[in-house]
Amino acid sequence: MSRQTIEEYLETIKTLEEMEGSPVRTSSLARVLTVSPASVSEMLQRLSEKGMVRYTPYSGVSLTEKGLQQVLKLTRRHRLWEVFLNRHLGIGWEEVYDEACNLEHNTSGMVAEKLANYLGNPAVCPHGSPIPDENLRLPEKSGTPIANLETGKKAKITRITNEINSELLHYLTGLGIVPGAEIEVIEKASFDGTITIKAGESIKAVSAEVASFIEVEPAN
Amino acid sequence: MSRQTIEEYLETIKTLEEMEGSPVRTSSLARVLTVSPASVSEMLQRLSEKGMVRYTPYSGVSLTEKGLQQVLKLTRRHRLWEVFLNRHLGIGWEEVYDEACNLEHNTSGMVAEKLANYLGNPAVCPHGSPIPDENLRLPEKSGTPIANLETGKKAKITRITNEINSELLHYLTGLGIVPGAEIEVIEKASFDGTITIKAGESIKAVSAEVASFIEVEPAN
DNA sequence: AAAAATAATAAGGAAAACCTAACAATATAA
DNA sequence: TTATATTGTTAGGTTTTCCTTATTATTTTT
Ligand SMILES: [Mn+2]
Ligand SMILES: [Mn+2]
Ligand SMILES: [Mn+2]
Ligand SMILES: [Mn+2]
Repeated sequence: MSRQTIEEYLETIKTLEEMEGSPVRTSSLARVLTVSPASVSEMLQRLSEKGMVRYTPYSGVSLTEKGLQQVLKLTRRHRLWEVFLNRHLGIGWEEVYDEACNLEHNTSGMVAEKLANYLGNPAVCPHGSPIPDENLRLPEKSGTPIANLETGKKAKITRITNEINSELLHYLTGLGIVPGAEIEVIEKASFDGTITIKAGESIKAVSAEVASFIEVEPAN
Repeated sequence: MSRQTIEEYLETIKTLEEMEGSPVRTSSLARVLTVSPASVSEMLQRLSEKGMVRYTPYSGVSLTEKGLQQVLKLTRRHRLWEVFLNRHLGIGWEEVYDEACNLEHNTSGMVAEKLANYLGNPAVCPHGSPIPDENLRLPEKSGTPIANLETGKKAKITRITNEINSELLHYLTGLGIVPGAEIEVIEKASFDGTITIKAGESIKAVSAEVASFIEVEPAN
């Protein structure tokens, strides 16, 4: 298995563990990687032999500590590049994910650390996701999904947890829902979870699905 | 043929056309790419079918206009990254080649142009090699190999044409022979072309082979 | 609890990019 | 100018990663 292929599989497993829970199913991986389920089965056996994942046939797959460390290394490089592309090159936060995804696999440890230093060791990427530190440690999770916020309470948006869907991010930008924005929940529809949000002067509603990607920290 | 593989072959053909003349021989490619001559033969046939090269069996290979444009695009990206790595991240000019070589293949046109703008549209890389402009045009060649410089004449080093060999570059750095340095040729041995150079206060000799990589522009 | 539907794996095969070994062409030397 | 050495290509294989088409396991429905 080539390094590139291993990295693609491990990253996707991590993303799906967070999105759909662990263990991750073969079919989910096949869908996201756009390969056949048969190919995934085959690859998971090999990744398992390499000690990167725990794989139980017909059940699913999860990362081992070794696999997780590998992914954290890539995540650090990915998010550092996002910061550079966004802050220094002026590429919109909606677009940086894909570009960083290409660069991360071809970045040496030396370049990664020099880049971190150049950027002032940022703690989060343009989407508000934490950047693993030099030793690949992450801070305690602090934000909460906006659905947990009480109506009438002010809060700050800290993170958008779907970084891949650039159309979603453009949509949110149009609503003023971006990391750092001060907002207030006006109403939560008990029927289907649609949330009405005041951002700046404008009041807009978002579906429960979109809301699930918005993390906030209540104002004190 | 994967994009990555095509790019490796085309770049190497271009480098060898400059170093050893055109057409490039199968054996040269095999040596530089560290694959067997048989593999090269096979690949050249495929590149030829794609219209990237002109290939005459038993004779050699050269780039078509299409292949050349592809290489110029990569060269632009490569050298822009070198400038960034050297000037902004502080990575030595001796080391930037390899790092840039990894990044260049995973850089979109958008990132390349934003990067060029961020860097102030530099004309040359840290080794003094010209950076193709946005339309992939290169300036007229202006420097001359140091062997062509008359004894006693002052000149400025404009370029080191071997960017890959980091040991060579470290050696030259130790001698003060770096792009931008003011130097003077003290003596040229007619026997084997060894050249004695004054750089700053120090006077050092370099072999004809090393000298062949040093380009200068005579002081006016 | 059996039948049907869904999901996952196994078997067998293809394409890309490499290899070695045999053969062919070209260059060099006798 | 023939013999020898070098260089290059072709033939036949291997490995990796993907595929399609069974077959098997699990889940859902009746
Ligand atoms: Mn990636
Ligand atoms: Mn991000
Ligand atoms: Mn390269
Ligand atoms: Mn350079």
